[in-house]
Amino acid sequence: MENRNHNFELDNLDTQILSILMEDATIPYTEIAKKLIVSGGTIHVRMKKMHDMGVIRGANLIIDPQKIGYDICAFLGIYLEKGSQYHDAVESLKKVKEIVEMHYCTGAYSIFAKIICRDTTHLREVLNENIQAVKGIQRTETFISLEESIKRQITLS
Amino acid sequence: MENRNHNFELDNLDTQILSILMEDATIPYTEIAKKLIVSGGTIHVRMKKMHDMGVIRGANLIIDPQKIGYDICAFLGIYLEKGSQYHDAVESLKKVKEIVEMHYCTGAYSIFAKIICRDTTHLREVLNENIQAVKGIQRTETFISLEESIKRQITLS
DNA sequence: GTTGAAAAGTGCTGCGA
DNA sequence: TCGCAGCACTTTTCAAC
Repeated sequence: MENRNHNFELDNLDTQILSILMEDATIPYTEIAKKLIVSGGTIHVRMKKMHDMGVIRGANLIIDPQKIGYDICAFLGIYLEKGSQYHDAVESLKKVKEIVEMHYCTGAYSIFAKIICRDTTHLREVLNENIQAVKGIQRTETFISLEESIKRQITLS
Repeated sequence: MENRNHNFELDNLDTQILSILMEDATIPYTEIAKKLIVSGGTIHVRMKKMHDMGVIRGANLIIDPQKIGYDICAFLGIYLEKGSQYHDAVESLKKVKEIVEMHYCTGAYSIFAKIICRDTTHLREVLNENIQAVKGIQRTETFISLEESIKRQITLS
């Protein structure tokens, strides 16, 4: 595997450590060290460096929303009356806990959001009471996910 | 905090453990045990149970894609010629490593995908060569993210 | 199911090359 | 700068409640 040099501050070893840990963050340093034929201390130093650089932001549990009673996943295309209302709208939408991801986008919609709800009743409540009530939001379009066919991280080459 | 009973198999203690770990998966069991005033062993048993139940799927490193040279995040609305081509299209699209999330959705688009690329050149390559070449895909609409304003997990009440 | 402590394994730090 | 070895900490296990 050659060094593709995505970033001049990351070398081949860093990239390989990331690749392994991105697939499963529970793999211990000692095992990574064995795989890459370096010492555990070296893995530790590299990980600290990448933390300090901000490449690694932390760790997340992967949980299955359906298993805890959140059955509906949907995407929202949100139209704003004026683009200038973006910042105020974002501040209001941050308070809506059901929104798990939000982007300011090019194209037809100003704002693109991913939302997770318990059921259709819950979704309707959130849409009507928490989202369409936000000042500056003209209308929304809802795309309900019937199946999540891919969910993964980018692969480092 | 009362038991909302999202799922009859998860009790209050399980939910509280999840809440803590979903914010930061690096917090040690011993510290969670102190917070919730139970023993470390209990945390361990509950975590094992939730793993076995499939509630917890694993752990992920949170990395900053921009810091490793992936500057572009975009959403794709994909139109299929016929809905019946969904399964074949998905299989082809799974091979496109730049796609990190994909959903089969209601609404205008059959398939909704999130894609991460190095730069606009890379994005154009992937769109032209890997995605629009897939059999059954009629056309695509691209929404490029200019700012990710929210990225979080659902909060357990 | 929970506890508390012992055993096993991991992560961290300083010294040496 | 990297690797090795010892120490501190965490996870895991298990008998007893």
